[in-house]
Amino acid sequence: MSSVYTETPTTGNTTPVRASERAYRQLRVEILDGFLAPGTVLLEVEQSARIGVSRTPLRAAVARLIADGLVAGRPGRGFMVTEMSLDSIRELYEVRRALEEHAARIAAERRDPAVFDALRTQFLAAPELLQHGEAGLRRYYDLIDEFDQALDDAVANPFLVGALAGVRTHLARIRRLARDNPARLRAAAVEHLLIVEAVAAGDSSLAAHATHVHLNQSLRSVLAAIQASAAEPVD
Amino acid sequence: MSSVYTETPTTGNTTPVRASERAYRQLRVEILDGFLAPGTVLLEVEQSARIGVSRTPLRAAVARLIADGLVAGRPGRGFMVTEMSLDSIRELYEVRRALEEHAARIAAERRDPAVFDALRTQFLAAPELLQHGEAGLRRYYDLIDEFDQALDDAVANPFLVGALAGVRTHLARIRRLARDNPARLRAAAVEHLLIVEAVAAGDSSLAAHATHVHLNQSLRSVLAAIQASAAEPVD
DNA sequence: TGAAGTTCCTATGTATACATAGAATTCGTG
DNA sequence: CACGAATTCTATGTATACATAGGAACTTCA
Repeated sequence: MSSVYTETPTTGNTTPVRASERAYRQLRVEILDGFLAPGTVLLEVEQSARIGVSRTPLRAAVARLIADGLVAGRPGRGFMVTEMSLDSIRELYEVRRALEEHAARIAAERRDPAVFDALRTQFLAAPELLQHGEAGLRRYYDLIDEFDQALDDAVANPFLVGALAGVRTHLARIRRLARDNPARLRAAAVEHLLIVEAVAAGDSSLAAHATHVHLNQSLRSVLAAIQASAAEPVD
Repeated sequence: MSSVYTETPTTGNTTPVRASERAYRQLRVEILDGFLAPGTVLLEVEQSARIGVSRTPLRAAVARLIADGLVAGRPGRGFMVTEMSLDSIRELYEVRRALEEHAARIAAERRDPAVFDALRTQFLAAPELLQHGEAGLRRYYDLIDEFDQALDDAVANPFLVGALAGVRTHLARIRRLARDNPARLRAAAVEHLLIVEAVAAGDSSLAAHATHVHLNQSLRSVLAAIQASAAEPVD
């Protein structure tokens, strides 16, 4: 979303980040990171005390989380971090397919070729990157973020970008739920490369189809990983 | 305070509709109806006094409207009902195409044939319905709502349904902006009929393509109507 | 008369006090 | 011992009081 009060690193300016904004960001990160596990009950007094804001801004934060679909409110019995069932993951991917295929198609029509040529170079190096442990993994995910950002810039459609952002929010939780395995990540890098090349070439049809294939593979991998980890004892 | 327990004349059941919910619904309807025109500035004190709730629930209501995209917040200078430019309408239809085509495709796969057979009968009668003035028009729009509902039920995907609901929210404003003309409505009824038949027959590809065609025609009509009304003096 | 500084006002952000409903617990009775 | 009702407790919903920032207008100086 929009950071109204962006940093200000140069000046020692005390940034008056709104309390509701702080609470929202913290809770959101904690939910996405899994620190607040699905099913966790959030109590206003409890959370406001923990985060260090009053109940009013905390309520605003929770309201935004509910709008995001990360939290569900019960009548009089507190709020709860939403669960991510296998079914809901399938449902999410159904929407994701619709939006990302369309986005890829549009991006191929409107893209700045230079941007996606640069991305192509990076994705070519991605498989090698993935052999450098944790740091390489983080750099890989940064590359994915860069790709998403380039796509958003290319489609230049606030409604579509917003809808995609909503999907990606839940995706972050899923990604954490199903720890990617190296083989899958290497395959994903190749799939991304194909998408990037199609977009760079302005081939909207190929971009859409490559995205379809990628998401199909991604969903299969995610579902398999979750079912496997559910069968194993928790680490 | 005063009328927290409004209505409930029939049953003795006292429904304590939350003040924030009342404020949200009222503001939402007023925005969609155009009573609160685009560009209107909403002041907390002003609106809370007008609607008859305190500032706190009104803030919650406005926050939800912002999440809906119906209201935009400025730093310290009040909130504003968002404008609907021609560009934003095109952008909205871009997302709408992605979602509704996908929804039509899925609905054709999962539908209950009986439901869409019944809708087919109603859409067959729609052109005749449209010759009965204001009442017929209202019944036609009710039919559209029924169709949307049937589609939602068929796709059975909360994420997709939610995304569609967001799109339809803005669509209601656009529909009001560009008053449909009878010729267009009759054409739209035929287009809907084709979609309904495709879904009823389980022909997902045809359902998607028919939806694409329908939305293309719809957008053309909307843009033309708005440009025409912009050229004319306001009534 | 114009421009700049200052002051005041307004609108939101936050905290807290109060109301209320629902659930759980406890006490009483059969 | 079990069942039920009442009470208490807790958590949210609402209202209001207060803090603060940003803008507009007024005044003053050149």
